[in-house]
Amino acid sequence: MKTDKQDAPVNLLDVAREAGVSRATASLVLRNSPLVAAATRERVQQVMQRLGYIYNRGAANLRQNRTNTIGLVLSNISNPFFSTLTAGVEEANDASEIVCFIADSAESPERQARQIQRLREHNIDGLILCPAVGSDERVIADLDRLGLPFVQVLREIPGCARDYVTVDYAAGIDEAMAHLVTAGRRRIVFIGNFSTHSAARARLEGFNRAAARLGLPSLPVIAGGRDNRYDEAALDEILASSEPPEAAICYNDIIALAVMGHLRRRAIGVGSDFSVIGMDDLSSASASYPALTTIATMPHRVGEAAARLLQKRISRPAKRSEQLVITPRLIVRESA
Amino acid sequence: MKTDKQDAPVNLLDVAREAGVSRATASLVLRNSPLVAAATRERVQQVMQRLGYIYNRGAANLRQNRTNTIGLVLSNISNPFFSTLTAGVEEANDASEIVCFIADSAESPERQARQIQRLREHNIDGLILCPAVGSDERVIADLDRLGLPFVQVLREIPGCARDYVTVDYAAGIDEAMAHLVTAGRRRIVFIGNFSTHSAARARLEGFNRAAARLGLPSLPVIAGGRDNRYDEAALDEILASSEPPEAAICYNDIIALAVMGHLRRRAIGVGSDFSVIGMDDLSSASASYPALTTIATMPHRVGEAAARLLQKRISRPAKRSEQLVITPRLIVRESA
DNA sequence: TTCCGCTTTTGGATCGATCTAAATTGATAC
DNA sequence: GTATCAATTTAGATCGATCCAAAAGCGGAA
Repeated sequence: MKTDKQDAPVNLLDVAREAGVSRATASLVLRNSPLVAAATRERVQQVMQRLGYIYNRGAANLRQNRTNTIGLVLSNISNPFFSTLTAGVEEANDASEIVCFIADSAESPERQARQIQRLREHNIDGLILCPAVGSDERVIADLDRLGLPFVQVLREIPGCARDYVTVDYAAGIDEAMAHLVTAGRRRIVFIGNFSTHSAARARLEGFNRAAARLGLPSLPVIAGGRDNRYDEAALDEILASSEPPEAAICYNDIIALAVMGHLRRRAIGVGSDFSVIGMDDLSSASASYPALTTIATMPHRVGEAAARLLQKRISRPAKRSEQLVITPRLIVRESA
Repeated sequence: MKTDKQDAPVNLLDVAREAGVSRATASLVLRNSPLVAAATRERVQQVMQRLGYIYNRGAANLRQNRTNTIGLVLSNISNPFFSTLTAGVEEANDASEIVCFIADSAESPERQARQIQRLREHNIDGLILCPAVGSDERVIADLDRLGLPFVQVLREIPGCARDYVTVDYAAGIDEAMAHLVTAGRRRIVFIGNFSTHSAARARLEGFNRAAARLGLPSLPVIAGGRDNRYDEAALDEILASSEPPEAAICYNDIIALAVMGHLRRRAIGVGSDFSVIGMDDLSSASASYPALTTIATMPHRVGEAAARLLQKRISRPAKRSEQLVITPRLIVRESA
């Protein structure tokens, strides 16, 4: 009776002995090899059950070159957008028996480097990375040197052309702008993000191109700050100008909700006098008042796609790199 | 020149050979042992640097009985509350060089069991668990059988008296009720959650006790549904009754925001005619209109505390179990 | 020179699985 | 009775670190 608590964990050799086979055979049973005879398999499995055997994947990993673990390094895990993305990754992983380390770079390239190093020591098979603001090609060079497969999500380190899952922000903004113009709005401002990572750039460029194509007057961009703040003074200034804007497209929903509050305090009717469109479709967007019209960027789907792409990359390290672009959708509610 | 790409990763033996010492000495350098002479340490470290050596923690783990990994199994990772909690766990871990597996039980005890089993195979040192609805003492029994240290967060499997970090919901609700009564509200309803886990029970009981103590009339509880829905029809019914409520305390902010929308559609002035108080203080609470008064449950702090408690438990498996209770704080805004 | 004690270094076993190549078994054919 | 062949099983090396007990180096005292 070796079903003790923990003094001596049951290992494969114990199982083999008890079942009267060799360690090698027991190992084959573990891996569902077709080599073992049905009767033997049955017997070994019963012994495993009886002894309460627990597979030690760590030991197996030492011998194989896969661990069935991946890393997910995000720039800010407390952002609801990223948590939904994480849930998507999780879902894809759960199906393939992969577990996921999570790490938060908190937008610090140094911390990000530390996290990646640490994960690497744990022999992750691959990495899903949303690069911290300020990351440069050295990150990619490091990953290459380590031979670590990776997929970038949402943001891309410029000029590296690797596996990448993103959202077609420009298309979403096009749709939003078209919607606003149809509703008769022409003076539209963009309220931005503090940084210049690829996602921020794509949104702003998408905005500028759409404005140009639609022949809209060009207004100054309202700058954003850290932690989803924006330049309130600049917004006030432009609102007080002789030709104030009639609508805003915001970098994301968090900013859009704040902008709505700001307009309300200035007694500007959101939805009537002024339209506001956000981006992401967080759950709080539908619960706001007025309910926020927003560009749904479907983080769950992004996460799933990234996890699957990473799995492909891991199994075929030499395959051509792939860029997946999720098409967002405008969700029209009351704010525009 | 062994600085190749990946064909043959550099291991400790390579380093030792190159530095002209034994594998054992190199290992001591790795662990900063005071046994090695300063000159030797220096030399070995330089060789490690030069060869681009990467520590293989997996190999070390096989020999030691620690992996410096923990598991975090949550009931719903896309909930912003839990993502902030995760950030707290991360922060405490980062400081102690621990990495964290994340898993989402999605409120399914079966899936939860599978996740725990999987993490166990990866030899995690411990587990932070927010038990899925419907989990029973078998989960605890399993963990005990595996000798796996764990800490429960926010919810507790009844009658197990183990390490546990939670929030004093009753105290928060007391404060909220006192605030309402001071403002002259007496007919207060509770709008609940669908389930009966310990956190849901604590909130409801806290509400009932406070109502009794303050001598308030007792109104029927509005039931909640899955995914933070609630029984809208029941709310309408009670609003239409002869003595309608003047305030609501909601299970959480997500429900509170939805309730505010509902009241608005019924032309009931939130903050003026009717007070609404939520719980958690999600970032969307301050951005809502009217800004939501809420009981801040400080998930970041809960996460940090849980991670630290787990570390204590891991280093001293036999120590007395500890229950940590975070005291919430009422954040008064416009909705009440 | 020998011996002691201290600091530093080391060989070899070990953790628990997988991998490889070879051995065993049993059935069938000659 | 022996050879052939496929289906099963196995011994032993291996992954890359840590642990232990023992060895080596070395300065000073007897």
